[in-house]
Amino acid sequence: MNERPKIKDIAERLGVSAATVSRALSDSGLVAEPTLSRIREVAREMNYRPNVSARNLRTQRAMAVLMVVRDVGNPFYLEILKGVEATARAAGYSVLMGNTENDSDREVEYFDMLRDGHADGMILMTGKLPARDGFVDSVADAPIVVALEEIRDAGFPHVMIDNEGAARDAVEHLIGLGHKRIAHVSGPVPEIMSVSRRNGYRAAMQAAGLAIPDGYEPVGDYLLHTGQRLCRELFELPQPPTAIFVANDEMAFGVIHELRRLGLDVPGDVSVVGFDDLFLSEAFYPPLTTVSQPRTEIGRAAMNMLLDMLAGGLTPRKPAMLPTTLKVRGTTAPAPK
Amino acid sequence: MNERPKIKDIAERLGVSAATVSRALSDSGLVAEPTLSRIREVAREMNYRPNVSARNLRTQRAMAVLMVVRDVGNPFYLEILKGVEATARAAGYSVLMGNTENDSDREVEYFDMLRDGHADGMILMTGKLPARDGFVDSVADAPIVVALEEIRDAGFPHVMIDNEGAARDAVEHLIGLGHKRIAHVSGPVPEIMSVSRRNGYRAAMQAAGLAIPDGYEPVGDYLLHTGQRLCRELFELPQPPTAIFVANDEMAFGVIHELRRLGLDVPGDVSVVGFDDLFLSEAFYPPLTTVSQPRTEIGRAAMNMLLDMLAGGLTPRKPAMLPTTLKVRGTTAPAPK
DNA sequence: ATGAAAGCGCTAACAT
DNA sequence: ATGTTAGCGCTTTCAT
Repeated sequence: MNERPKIKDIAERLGVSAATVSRALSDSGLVAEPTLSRIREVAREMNYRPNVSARNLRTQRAMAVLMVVRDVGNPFYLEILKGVEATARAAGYSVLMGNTENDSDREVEYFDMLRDGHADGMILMTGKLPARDGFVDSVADAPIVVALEEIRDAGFPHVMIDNEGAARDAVEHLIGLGHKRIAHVSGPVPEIMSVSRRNGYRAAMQAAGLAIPDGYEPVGDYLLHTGQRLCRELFELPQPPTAIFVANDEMAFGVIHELRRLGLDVPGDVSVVGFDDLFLSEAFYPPLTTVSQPRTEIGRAAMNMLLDMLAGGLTPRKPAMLPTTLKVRGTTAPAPK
Repeated sequence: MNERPKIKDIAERLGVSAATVSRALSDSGLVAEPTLSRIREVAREMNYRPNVSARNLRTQRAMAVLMVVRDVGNPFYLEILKGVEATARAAGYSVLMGNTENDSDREVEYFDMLRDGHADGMILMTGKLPARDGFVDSVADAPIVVALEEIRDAGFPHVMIDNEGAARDAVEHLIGLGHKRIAHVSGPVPEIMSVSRRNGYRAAMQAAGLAIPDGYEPVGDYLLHTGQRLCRELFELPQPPTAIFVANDEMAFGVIHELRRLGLDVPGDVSVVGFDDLFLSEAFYPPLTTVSQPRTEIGRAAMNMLLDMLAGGLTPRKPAMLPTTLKVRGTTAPAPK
């Protein structure tokens, strides 16, 4: 790790110029054959690696992109990361992870990383932009792709799933099982993803002529223990539900955990549907009925879009919509009684 | 996002030199008061951010560290990441994540990132070094801290838990419940972490005078579906176990899932103990009895050690040992019959 | 096909 | 207290 040979070292050792070495090492096709091979050989032998700071400074690019999520702790993002990473690596880019924890300051920090040259572009998976005067304008033409979530009026290209449609399908599945009293544990409104899933729930309920009593739409934050708490509150209502559509699997785990503590059987007494299909959702007991998203594909699509933008392509006008699947497993059953 | 003002722009606008601006912005205490405030004000107004490539090139530091794990997909690492990140940020460092997937090429790649200046130091959480001639020597004096795992003979400082002791405690808990036929689903041997946990298992068994029949120590890889498969194999043995100590929670989930498919009750028929205490382990059904590690603390300790090394401190000779706790929950019960 | 030279934006000697 | 200058390691004109 001691000696960090530089281009000059290689050049001197071979009696050529630094420029020639640089050209040889970058496959420019401008270096003739006797020299070319010798340079490459010596470079390998000396274990040469170009200094990224110098290169980035010179080329004005970092060959890196930033993927910003609200919580790296959520395993849901990891499959997406893999899709992003595979696509990025193939194009010579590396991927940096950003974690906002829903903190506006940290969000700003990642935008700053773009400006200060840490990364060339960004894949945003947070539901909002930092709320600052003029912020939207200041980033409007940056190479940014929004995935999963939706940020309106900023003109960014989107990779999404049909949250509303998927939610409706999930709730219709419950309705098809004869449930009438169906509650919805939502994500944080007014973020669009949460609102869309809730709209899907409402649409299905309305289409079936079912009422949504007061207290049937508690608002959560996608975290396990919140699911637990909101479930408890649902069962303090005069008319508790017989089925619950939860906005993500992590909260669904909390809901089911709490139902068990309340002595209720899943799916005998209460049916539960989640959203995400985590790698644990099937091994969970009972295996969770949930909406599966093509995560790797979402990552790939977002990164490809970003690569297009980085290559100077136009920003796609209409969002890419990827399909979801309802996985019916063990947490849903016909309505009791 | 368009205009990226540089130091020169600020300098010209105020009629001072670039050096003064640089000094003012870096809190060097070398700039007098009328100038100081005006520079800062203009910098903020122009939304100035220093170009990291230029700065890193000049200072020969990236102010970034690399945290390399075998699988970002494992939620276990995320708590550690938070500890690392918090400590790093407080010291002005950012954290890059590396994911090896047990792939030797990717391991090498991350070491290369150190050499090419992407990062100044590294926290390694993979159980081995790339197997190449002279590799150990070539990285011997790099600022590297090994956490969780153990890499012998390379001289790196370590942050660890007492894997062997914790494993022994876990198995003694099972023995205390009257179990005699106790199997162990291990991690990948011969990696030291896996071997240590297995040694703890063996020590406890031997101390209690219990035999370890053929086939009672299947070797896994910490992945869910492997736990499932190995569990199936255990129950094809002539004398299946009544208790299983699994080397991590993720495989334990797979084991329990498979037990259920085999029609066996947990913990009525078979007791299971895991290792890690994932955020889902308590919400799992039955709530998983497992060994809990101080994850955030591990991250903090590792990063602090790395910061010391980066600041020119000596590499600590003896490893930091952090305490574990056995969380007895719902997957262990007295031996049947 | 190769070399010479300039310069990316910043910081740190070295002046003054 | 501030300015001048050089240079980090690389790529890329512009010459030859």
